[in-house]
Amino acid sequence: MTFMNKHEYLRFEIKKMIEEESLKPGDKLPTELQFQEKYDVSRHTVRLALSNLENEGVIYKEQGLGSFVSEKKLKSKEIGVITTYMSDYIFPYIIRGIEKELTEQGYTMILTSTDNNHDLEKRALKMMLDRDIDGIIVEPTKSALYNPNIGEYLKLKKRGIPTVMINATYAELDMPAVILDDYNAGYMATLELIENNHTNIGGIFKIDDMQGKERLKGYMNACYDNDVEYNSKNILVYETETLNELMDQSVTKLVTENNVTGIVTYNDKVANDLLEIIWKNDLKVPDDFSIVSHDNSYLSEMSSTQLTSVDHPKSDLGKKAAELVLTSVNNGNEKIEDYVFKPELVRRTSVKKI
Amino acid sequence: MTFMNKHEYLRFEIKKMIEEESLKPGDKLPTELQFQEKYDVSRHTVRLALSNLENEGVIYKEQGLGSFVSEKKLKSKEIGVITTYMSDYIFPYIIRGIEKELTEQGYTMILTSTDNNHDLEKRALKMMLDRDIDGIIVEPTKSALYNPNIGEYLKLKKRGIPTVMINATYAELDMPAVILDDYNAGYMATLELIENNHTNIGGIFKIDDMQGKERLKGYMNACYDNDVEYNSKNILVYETETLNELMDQSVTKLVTENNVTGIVTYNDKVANDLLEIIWKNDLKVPDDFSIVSHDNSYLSEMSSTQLTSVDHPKSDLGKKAAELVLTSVNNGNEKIEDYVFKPELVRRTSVKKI
DNA sequence: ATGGATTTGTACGTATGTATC
DNA sequence: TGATACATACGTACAAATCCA
Repeated sequence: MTFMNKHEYLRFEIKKMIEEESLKPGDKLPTELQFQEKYDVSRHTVRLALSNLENEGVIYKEQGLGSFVSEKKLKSKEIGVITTYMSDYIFPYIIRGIEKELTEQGYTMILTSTDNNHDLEKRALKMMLDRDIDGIIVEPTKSALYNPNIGEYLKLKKRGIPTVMINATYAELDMPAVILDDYNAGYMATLELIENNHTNIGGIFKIDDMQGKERLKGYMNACYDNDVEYNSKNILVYETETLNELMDQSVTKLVTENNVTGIVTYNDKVANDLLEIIWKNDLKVPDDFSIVSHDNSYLSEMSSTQLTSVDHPKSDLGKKAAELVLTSVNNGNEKIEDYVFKPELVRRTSVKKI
Repeated sequence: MTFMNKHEYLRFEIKKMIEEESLKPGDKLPTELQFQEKYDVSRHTVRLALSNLENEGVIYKEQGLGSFVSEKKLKSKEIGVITTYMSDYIFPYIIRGIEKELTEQGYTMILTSTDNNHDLEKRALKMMLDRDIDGIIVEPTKSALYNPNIGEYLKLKKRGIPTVMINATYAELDMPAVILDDYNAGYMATLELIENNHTNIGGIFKIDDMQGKERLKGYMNACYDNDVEYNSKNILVYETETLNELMDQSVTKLVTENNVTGIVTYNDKVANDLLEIIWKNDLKVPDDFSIVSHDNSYLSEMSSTQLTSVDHPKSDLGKKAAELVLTSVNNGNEKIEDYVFKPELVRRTSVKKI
C-alpha cells in the first residue's frame, strides 16, 4: 500500500473493520495511543485519520471517553437517472422499469434527460454530483462521439458512486453497462433478409451512438459472412441532428434509384419514416421492399404494415440496471459487472421471401 | 475573546469576513503563513481553522494555489412528482413538460407513479413527506372515489408544501389544480356528433376519475341542450380494473345491437379498442359509426382511421403545473390559483355527416 | 468528594513532499 | 527552475473531560 498516505491507509483500515463488522455501531475504537503503536505512526497522523472519518460521519469522538463507530446513518436513498429522452419511443418503458424496481426497494428516483445534447448532459451530471446521490444510472449522450463531460464521469468514479450505463458506454470510460447485444441484433436483422433471399440490402443507421455503430457492424458482417455484397451507396448514416434531411433526400433516392429489395433500419422510428417515403412513391411493403427494424416498439405494430423488428428489452433493461446499482449501493459500492441482453427477432409482415 | 480557542477565533474571524463580503465567493484567502503572522498563532492552528471551514463547505483549498471562498451552493431543490402512470399514453409528455421546466429553473424532479392504486399512492406520498421536498405535483389516483390517503394530503398542506394537482382534484380537498376543462371537452365532443346530425349517440366513460365524470357530464348536457335523447343503455362506464371485461362484453353489444351511429369515448385508448371491436364485426368507421375521442394522443393518428379527438394540453399542462409550483416555492409558499385549459377539437376522419 | 489514570483537544515546533505558476 | 502555498508527518507539552478506586 505504498500508494497511500499513512493517514489514508489508517482510515482505510478502520473503515474496513467497520464494514467487516469487527467493529459495530456504538463500539469503542482503539485509543489514539493504541493506533499509534500498532501502526507505528505519530499521534498527529492518527488524529488526522480519525478526524477525516468523523467528517465522513463514520465515527464520532467524545473527549475523555474515546472514539466510537456511528450508528448507521440513514441514507438519503436517492438514485439519479439520466436518459437521452424521456417522453418518446421506448424510453418511457425503460424509465418505468427503473422506477418500479427503485421504488420497490425503497429508493427514490431523480430523473432528468439530456435531449442527446452534451451541454445538458453536463448540467445533469453536475446536478447529480451536487446532490449526494447514492447511485446513478446513465444513458450516454452521443456515445459514439468524444465526450466532453468525461471529467464529470470521472468525478462520479472518484467519489465511488455506483454507476451503471444503459444502452451504450463510452469507449474511453471503463463503466459497467446494461446493454443489448447490438452487434448481434444488427447481424440477426440482416440475416433475416438474407435468409429470405435478398441479396441487395440497404441500411439506415444512426452513427453518433454506439447502438447504431454496433448494429451497422452487425449488418456488415452478416453481409460479409454470407457473401452478400454491400454497396456503400446503399448504406445511409445519420446523426441526431441530420435525420430529417437524410430522410428528405437520400432515402428517397435509396428507394427509387438503387435496386435494393431489403432494408435494415436503426429503429422503428426510422422504419416508419421510411414507410411513409415508400408509400409516397407508390411502392409497397413487403411487395416492393422488405424491412427489418430494431427495438420492437409500439411503432412496429402501429402502421398497417407490421414491422419485423429485433426486440429491445425496454423495461427489463431498466429493471436490470436498477437492480445492479442497488446491489452495489447495498454492498459497499462493490464492483458492478456488465449485463448483456441477447437479441431476439420478432417476425411480422414486413419481410417477403423472394 | 478569551472564551474562545485560538482556532475557533480564527475560524470566526474568517467567517465574519465572508459574511461581510470583504471576501466574496471565489476570492483567495490569505495564505496560511499570512494568517500565522497576523494572528500570531502556529501554522497548525491556522490549518485547523481552515480545515474546519472546509468541512463546513465555506471554503475549499487547492494545493499549490491557496484557499478560496466557496461559491454559495444552495443545494438544488427538489420537487416531487406523483402521477398515476409513467410510461403509457400521454403521461410521458406531461412528465416531460414538468421535468423540462423544473430543470430549466434549476430544480430536480423526484418521480414516482401509483398505477392508479391507492396503496401505492400512500407509499408515494409518505416517501415525499420523508424527504424534505420543496413542492409537489400530484395527479390524483382515482380522483372520483373517496380517497383513503386524505391524511397524507393534509400533512402536505399543514407543512405548507406548495402543492399542485394535475388533471383532476379530490372534491373533499381544497387544492389548487391545473386541469383541462373536461366538462366542456365532453360537451364539445358530443356537440360535434350532434352537429353532424347524429341523434343516437353512445358514450364510453371511465368513472373512477374526475376527468371521466366531467366528460360524461358534458356529454349529458350537450344531449340535453340539443334535445337529443340519451338512452342509459348506450352509456357504458368502467373503472380502472374493469375496462377489459367491459370491452369484451358490453361494447360488442353496443356496436351490434343498439342503433347508435355515433360514439363519444373517454380517450383514444378506448377509442382504439372500440375500433378493433367495430372491425371485428365487419363494420366501418366512419361509414357505420362516427367516433369522437379525447386527448388527441399519438394513438389518434396511428390507426388507418384517424380519430377526431379533443386535444389535451399534455406537456403544456405539465409545464404550467411546474411553473405554478415553482412560483409558490420562490415566493414563500404563496397561495396557488387554479389554471384551466380550454378544450379544442381536432377534426380528423372518424366523423361522418349523416 | 477527590485524585490519578486515561483519553481526546489545543497548541506549539520542525522538516520534507508536492502541486502550481 | 525557483518561489509560493498547501499536504504530510514526525515531535513535544499541556488542557479538559471522563471514569473509577
